[in-house]
Amino acid sequence: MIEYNPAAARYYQEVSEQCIHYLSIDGVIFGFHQNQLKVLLLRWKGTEEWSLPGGFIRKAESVDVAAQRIMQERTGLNELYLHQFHVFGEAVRYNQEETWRKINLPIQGVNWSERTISLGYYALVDHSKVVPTPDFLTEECRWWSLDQIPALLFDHNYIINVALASLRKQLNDQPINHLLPEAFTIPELQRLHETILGYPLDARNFYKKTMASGSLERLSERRAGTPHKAPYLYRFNLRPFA
Amino acid sequence: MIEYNPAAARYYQEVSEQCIHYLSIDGVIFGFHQNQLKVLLLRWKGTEEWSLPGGFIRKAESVDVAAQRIMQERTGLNELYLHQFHVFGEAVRYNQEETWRKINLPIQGVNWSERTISLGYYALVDHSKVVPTPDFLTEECRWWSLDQIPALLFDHNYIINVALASLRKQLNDQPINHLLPEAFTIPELQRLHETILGYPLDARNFYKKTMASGSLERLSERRAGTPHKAPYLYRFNLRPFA
DNA sequence: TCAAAAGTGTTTGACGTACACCCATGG
DNA sequence: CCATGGGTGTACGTCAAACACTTTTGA
Repeated sequence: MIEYNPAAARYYQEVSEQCIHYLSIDGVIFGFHQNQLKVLLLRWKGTEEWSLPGGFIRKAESVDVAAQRIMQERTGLNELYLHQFHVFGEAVRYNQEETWRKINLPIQGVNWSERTISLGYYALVDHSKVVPTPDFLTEECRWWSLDQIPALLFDHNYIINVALASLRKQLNDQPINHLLPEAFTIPELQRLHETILGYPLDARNFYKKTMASGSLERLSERRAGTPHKAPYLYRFNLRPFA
Repeated sequence: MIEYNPAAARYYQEVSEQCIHYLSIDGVIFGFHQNQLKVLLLRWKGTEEWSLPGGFIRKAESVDVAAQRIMQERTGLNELYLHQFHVFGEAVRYNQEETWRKINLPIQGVNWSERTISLGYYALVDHSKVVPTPDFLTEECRWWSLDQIPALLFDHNYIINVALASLRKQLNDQPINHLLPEAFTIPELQRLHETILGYPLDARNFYKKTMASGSLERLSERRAGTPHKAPYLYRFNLRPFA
C-alpha cells in the first residue's frame, strides 16, 4: 500500500466536502513539438500507470473556471484555450475495482468509489511555454506523442480518441492558433495540420488556403538556423479589420 | 402558496435521495408542424410561467438513459433521437430567488436551492406522434412556435437559442430524418430546412441536392388533397446498400 | 381557364485538388 | 556544388448558386 502524504489526505477531504460528487472534469492537453502532436499525461505515485489530468468542480464554481483551474495547475499557464467536447456519462465507464487496485488508492467506504460523470475538455497550448507539474496523487507529468500512448487508467484512451476526433472537426471550421508559438512558419503550420488530421497535405494548396484566409501576417524576420532556405515567419492576425 | 399534491412531494423526496445533486438535464424537444419549427414547453402549476422539460439523473443511471427517460415522459414516445449539445455550467445562470418566487416552490432550506449544472439535450421528434404530457410540477404541456416563445423560467430562452444553433450546424452535416413523418414530400422537407436555417432555399437546387444524397426513396403514392399539383411522397432510405 | 404549387436542367463562378520547377541556404 | 527544404502558379474537376418555364390540379 502506497503512503499518501498529509497534503494528499487533506486534498481528498477538501474535495469530498467542497466539490460536486458524481461529477468530474478530464482534460486532454494538446501540445505540438518536433512535428508531433502530444498530450500531457500523469504517472500515479508508486506505479507505472498513466492517466489524463483531471479534477472536480467546486460547489459554487463555474464549470469552465474549474477546467481552467485544473489545467492551469498541470501546465503553469495562465489562460488556456479550452473547449468542452463531450460528456462521458455512461453508468459503467470502466472496471472500477481493477482500476483502484492498479493505483492502490485507499478508497474503501469512501465516496470516491462513486460512479462519475466526466466532462471532457481539451486544451490547446503552446508546448514551449508549459511546465508539466504533477499533482498530489502523481509523481510524474510529461508529454506523450499521440502514437505512443500506453494503456491508460480509467477510460482515458477512449477520451483521447474522442477529443482528437473533435479537434479534427474543429480544424475544418477555423484555424488553430493556440498550439504554435507567437511566430511560426507556414511549413510548421502545415505539419501541425497534418499531424492533427493524420494525413499529408499538399504544400502549395496549403499555402494558398492559409494566405486566402487573410488571418496570417508575414513578419519581417525569417527563421534562421535551418540547414536550408530560411522560411518566413508569420503570426496570426485574426481580426484584420479590428 | 400553491398546494403541491402528495405525489409531487414524494417526487421531490425521491429525487433528492436517488438523483445526483447539482446536476440536471434540460431538454429542447423540436417538432415540425404546419411549416413551423416548434418546441414543447411546460406551464407550471398555478402560474403563467413556462419552461423546458427537465429532470435529474439517478445515481447509477447513464446520462443518455436519463435524458431518454425524461423526454419520453413528456412525449409518450419510446425511442427519441437525442443529441447532447452543450453543458450549461455557469456558477450563476439566472436569478434564483426571482425564479422561485415566480413558481411558488416551497424550497426554503431544501437543497433545491443548490446551483445546478445542466446538460442540454435536444430531441427531434415526429410532431404527429407526440402526446404532450405535463409532469408533477406543471399543468400544461404544449407546442410553441419558435418565433412566439415567451420569456421562460430559468435561462431556458438562452438554452433554446444554443440548441437551435447546434441543430443548424448539424443540418449542414447530415440529413435530418426525425422531424418528419415516415412519408413526406420534397417541398415539406424543404420547408423544414428553411425553418431550421431561418432563410429560404432554392427549390431546384434543394431538389438536386437531396436526390444526389441518395438517401431518399420515392414512393408510388402522391400526397392527395392539396389544392394544386399532387406532390410525390418520399421516405428516408439511409442505407441504400444495406 | 386561372391561380398556385410541383417538378425539372443548364450555366456560371468559386473552391479544392493535382501537379513541377526554381530558389536559398548550410554543409 | 549539392542536398534539402522553401516558395510559388496553372489547369482541371467538382460542387454550390443563380436562374425560367412547363405541368398539374382544384376552384
